Amino acid sequence: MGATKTEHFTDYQNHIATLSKALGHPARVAIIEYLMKVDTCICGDIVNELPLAQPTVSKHLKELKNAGLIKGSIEGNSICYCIDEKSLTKLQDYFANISDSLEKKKNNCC
Amino acid sequence: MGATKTEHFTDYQNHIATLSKALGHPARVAIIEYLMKVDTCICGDIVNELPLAQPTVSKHLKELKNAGLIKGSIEGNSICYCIDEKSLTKLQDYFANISDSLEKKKNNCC
DNA sequence: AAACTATATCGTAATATTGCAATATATAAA
DNA sequence: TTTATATATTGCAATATTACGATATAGTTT
Repeated sequence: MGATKTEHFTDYQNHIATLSKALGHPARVAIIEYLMKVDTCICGDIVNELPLAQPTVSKHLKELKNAGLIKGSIEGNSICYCIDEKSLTKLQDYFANISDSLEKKKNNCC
Repeated sequence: MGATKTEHFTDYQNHIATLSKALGHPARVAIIEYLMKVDTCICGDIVNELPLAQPTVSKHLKELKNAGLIKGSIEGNSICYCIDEKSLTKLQDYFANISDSLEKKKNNCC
């Protein structure tokens, strides 16, 4: 065992889990924050921003990209990473729906 | 290695990461969905709902509880788990802020 | 008390994640 | 073409996660 049994869950559940998991590491949260902060997305700076070695940052970037949270495009010598709005909108919608439902329910059973 | 270097990141970054990580598994997304759906939170049902063994579900519930996403209280023989609104509101705020900022930026650099 | 029910914990195996040094690749500058 | 710069990949060690059978715990019922 040890492998997640994705086949037993819906595509939507797996997708939300994938997006959430990608944000399940402070370094990756920090990367998103940094990409939000800077106007230009000159992105070799990310390595300098983070307290981690270059290969480690590269791997975190790859995971964010695989999950669809960021996009990357070659910009001459370096690479321009930036936030992929679609995925973040999806997450926002997901939590907004939950909050709405909770508001209506006012479930104070615990 | 292998352990996340939480000490290098801010409390806020670590907190968002912890909450996201807790949702980073489809079974835990399914649990949240189920808790949203049912009115009463009679919760032994969760085990029957999920395609996983009882000890596995119990562990997922524990992780959601540790992250602060759900609460549990003893209800006679069984246990009543339900959603902890505070944490979900926090996540909603986080993504709402990001979406707002993206809206303003219209960053189409990639 | 004994049997039943609901949930948690332990132990263990399989797999995944985190992190970095070393190295590869690819473009830019000299 | 050589050198420098930027990023990715490989390989490996340490640790974490996932999953479940077996077992423990705790309340309920008989």
